[in-house]
Amino acid sequence: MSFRIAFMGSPDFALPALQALRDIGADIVCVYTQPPRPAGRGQTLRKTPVHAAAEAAGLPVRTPASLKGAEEQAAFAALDLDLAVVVAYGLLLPRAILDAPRRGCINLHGSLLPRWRGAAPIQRAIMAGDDETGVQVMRMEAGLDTGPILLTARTPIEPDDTAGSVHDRLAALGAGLLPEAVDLIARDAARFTPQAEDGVVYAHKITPEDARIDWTQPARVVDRQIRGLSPAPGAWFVMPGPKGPVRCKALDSRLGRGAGAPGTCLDDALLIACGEGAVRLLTIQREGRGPTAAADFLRGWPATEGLRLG
RNA sequence: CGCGGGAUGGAGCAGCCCGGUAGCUCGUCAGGCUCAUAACCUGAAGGUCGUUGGUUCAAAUCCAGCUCCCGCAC
Repeated sequence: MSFRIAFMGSPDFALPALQALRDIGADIVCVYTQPPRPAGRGQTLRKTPVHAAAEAAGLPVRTPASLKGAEEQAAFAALDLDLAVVVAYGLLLPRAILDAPRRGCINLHGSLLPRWRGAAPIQRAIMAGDDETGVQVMRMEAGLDTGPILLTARTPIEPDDTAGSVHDRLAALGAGLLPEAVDLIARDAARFTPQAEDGVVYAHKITPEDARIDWTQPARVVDRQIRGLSPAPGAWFVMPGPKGPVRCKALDSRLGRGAGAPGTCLDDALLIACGEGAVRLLTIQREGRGPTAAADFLRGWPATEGLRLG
């Protein structure tokens, strides 16, 4: 008895999930991912990570720009699916798609719903100072991340966590949930629980504005912003230098002790005064260079006590 | 061809515009000082200056191609 599955995903976050399905020998009939687009430096055409992984695994790949057209919907229906597993696909799934697989579509989402529905749940959870987050398998509905929950894995957010570390942890945890989810659904033993009506919060996409550090904010806010936006897109500020101001990203930080005019270096080791308290910058990346540990950065860039950051 | 920055001993940087014996802060190794030390002092090792070619008496430095890395925008 074959249980026909389509996998729909795009970024790195979806990779462990795809691999988990392959590991249990799932019958992955087709992989859907976002089409290659001119992206990044040089505007070259780039395949998504899922696209590359699926090809390497010899899986059929489809990259429609939209699933709203009747033609695409017919092609999807023709796959004769039992289930679609969606992980950060990035395309809206119309009713016709949601209803096509016999057992519907399930989604892996990186938050504890209904908190942080939407685009950037991991970053938003860290920036908000949540002490816990998680990943959930849910049934997809027409609404944005509104469907009932099947499985949940939780993980604490530690003071040294970054969006990157939590991202990797959740991707792995989520992948770990899939075998059970698929098994339950295949056996028709899945019991979905509706999301709570209270506590709905939306995780809006990160804007360039979100990434600019405002030193007048309390240190805890700045610290969360730095870790929540690391490694990408990276919270940034302006560092005065010998040849003029340079844009710098802060990729890791910890809360520190100290007070002073916001943006001022309180010592020779990147302890920066905020509106309330201070943060110590641990990893810096200046324009054109790679990420650098604070100690190394300071060897070539004298950011001494009293320096004023913008 | 979207705009821009970078590649210099193990690390992080300066030097390049105005060609002429490779420097700084560290690290490493040896020795010294010290009750002791991540402190201090002395000395040493370690670089074909990303790669290829060009200009020149002479190129890290000027010119062209190539490779890799990164910031913005997307």
